[in-house]
Amino acid sequence: MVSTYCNSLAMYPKNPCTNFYPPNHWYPPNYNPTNAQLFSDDVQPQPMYYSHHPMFHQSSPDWPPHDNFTAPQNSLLHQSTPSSGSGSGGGGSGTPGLHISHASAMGQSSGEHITPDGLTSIPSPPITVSGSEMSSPGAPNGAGSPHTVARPAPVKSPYEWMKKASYQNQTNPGKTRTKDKYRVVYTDYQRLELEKEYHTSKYITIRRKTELAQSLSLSERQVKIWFQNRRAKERKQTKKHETNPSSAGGQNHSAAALSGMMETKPKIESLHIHQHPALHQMSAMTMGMGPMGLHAHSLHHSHHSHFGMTPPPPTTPHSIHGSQVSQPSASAGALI
DNA sequence: TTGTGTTTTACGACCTCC
DNA sequence: GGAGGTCGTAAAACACAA
Repeated sequence: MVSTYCNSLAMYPKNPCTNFYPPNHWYPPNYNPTNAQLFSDDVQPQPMYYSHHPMFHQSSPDWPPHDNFTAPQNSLLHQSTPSSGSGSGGGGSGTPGLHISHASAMGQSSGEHITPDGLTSIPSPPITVSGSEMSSPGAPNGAGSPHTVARPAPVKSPYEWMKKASYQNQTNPGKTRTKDKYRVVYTDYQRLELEKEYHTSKYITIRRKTELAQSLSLSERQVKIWFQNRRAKERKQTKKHETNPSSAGGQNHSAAALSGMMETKPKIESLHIHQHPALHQMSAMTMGMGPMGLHAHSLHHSHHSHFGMTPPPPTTPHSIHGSQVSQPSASAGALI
């Protein structure tokens, strides 16, 4: 019924990404480690990039898309590890002074939630609203006060959004349309992970959806909807570019095109590859990932056996119902 | 500070597939 | 019938110019 948002949103319940930011990480030329004031004083700033994902892969021709790139690390660490448990708001506030170590921020190998207090908490189960599989918003759910976070100073980096307090320190990101809050705002980490997955495949498998939902403290429905919206966004952008080719230079974004996109829409999603999922995977291979790269990506996902598969044409979006795959017309079952 | 435009979650309607 | 797809849309969250 109506939701009692227990959204613990302790953000990283069991994030399996112990290898999230490997030692041989890469970061943009302009990356400024001093920006890591969010780290504990005794913790060395750790660049946090996906070395194994096309989107964050050093070898990716499209990455970095911008010179004045600013490391997203802040956001990732500053992730307002939402108020712990049931939004109790652990202090409710956006945990402005939160300092968490790299390990606790990203690795969470222990599988525990780290609250702003440094305590661990158990993720609350998804809740239902109006009988539907409603969200257990992954976003931080604070003491119930609406956003009180002041907006950060204007920023220019395409990736500044990732570290904006407004995205991270939401004391009470809200709820759903059906309830007292219209929608939540996903945290940087959630969005980053979703984007990462999206760049792996535009159509998430059932298994991955489940895993992602768990690791991000989102409901499967939320993950599904996010992917739907993400695809819609891409279609919209593609359409936009088609109608106004001069602004983007076609379907396949060149670095320049991406750069241009970044200026107007400084978000990582702009890095998406306008290609069919199948082609996308191929491009991933050609972008230096290859099967091994993909495998690497699966290090923290432990499976992704579908990586080697050829994704189906998008024209028949459902062919795999029985096969636990939500990819369009995947050759049944092969993609799990 | 405010007004306005854009982006982000979330949903309903409708469709196809199994 | 149920699942997930697209499409269109609502409204919160956000960015930014004035």
